[in-house]
Amino acid sequence: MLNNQQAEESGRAQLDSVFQALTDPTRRAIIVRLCQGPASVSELATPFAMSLPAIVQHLQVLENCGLIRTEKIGRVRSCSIVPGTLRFAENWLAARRTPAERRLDRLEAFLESDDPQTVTTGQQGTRQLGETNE
Amino acid sequence: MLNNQQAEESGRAQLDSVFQALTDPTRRAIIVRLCQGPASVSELATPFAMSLPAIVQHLQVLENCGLIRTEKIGRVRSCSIVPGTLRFAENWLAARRTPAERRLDRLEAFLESDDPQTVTTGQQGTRQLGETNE
DNA sequence: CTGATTGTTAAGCACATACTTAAGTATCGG
DNA sequence: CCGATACTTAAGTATGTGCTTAACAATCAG
Repeated sequence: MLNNQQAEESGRAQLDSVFQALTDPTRRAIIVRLCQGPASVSELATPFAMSLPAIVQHLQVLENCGLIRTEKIGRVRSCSIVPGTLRFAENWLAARRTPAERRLDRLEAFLESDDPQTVTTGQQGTRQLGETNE
Repeated sequence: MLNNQQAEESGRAQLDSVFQALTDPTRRAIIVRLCQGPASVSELATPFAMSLPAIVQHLQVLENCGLIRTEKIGRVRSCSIVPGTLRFAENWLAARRTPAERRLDRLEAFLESDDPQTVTTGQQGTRQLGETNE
């Protein structure tokens, strides 16, 4: 089996595995859940009509590409996101923006920063384009 | 064959197919190329040690998920990106940011807009975190 | 018209992915 | 110690993915 800190693949290979991981709706839902804080394997499994081994396999995919980190304490394995890895994929996409899009982005960021609530609460006061969750 | 404006899948299914499409390094390289402007099928194929049908299959994947659009004129099929679809995936990732990350983003956008070169040239005057191309 | 270019269709193959069930192992509570 | 909890391991299966080759179709240039 692979060791857990092996996710130091170089560039292309990691992008492969991260996008691959995000392909699956179950895995994306797990990511969404973990963005709200750590959870155990069985906590993560409950929302899904799927066997526990299936969930564990999804978690292994997420861990192998560096999207999550897990730690076993006693008989419970606690899972949490590694935020930087999501940003890694996001930055690749951001680099594909057109110049016009880049200008619009800065405008949006400016408007967003105009609202102090957004900064302090951390919840989306301003809706993004596209969907924000599933 | 599927019609081209079919990519009106609802939310989850489109995210599936977009991330799925971005998994493959060949398809990502095609996207990178098309972000610099339209190209024909054989133009897109030349950099790769792969048969033409293989490239066409990749293009079909990209078109079916709405990442690119193609038009056949005479015997040449011209391919171009659909920028909004990349943004769709990017926005999903952006919605998974932590509050701290959101604050940092606005700071970056502010610093970026401080440099008029960046705005007019459209090339990255400021390097993003992570890699910007392959 | 003819032959070269540009792409298309179809069939098939090797390997990966997303599950399943069945049978473990390890910890904890009493 | 003993049974319940929380995973873990192994093996198997159905379907999907990324290619290949071979043969075909359509257009353009001379």
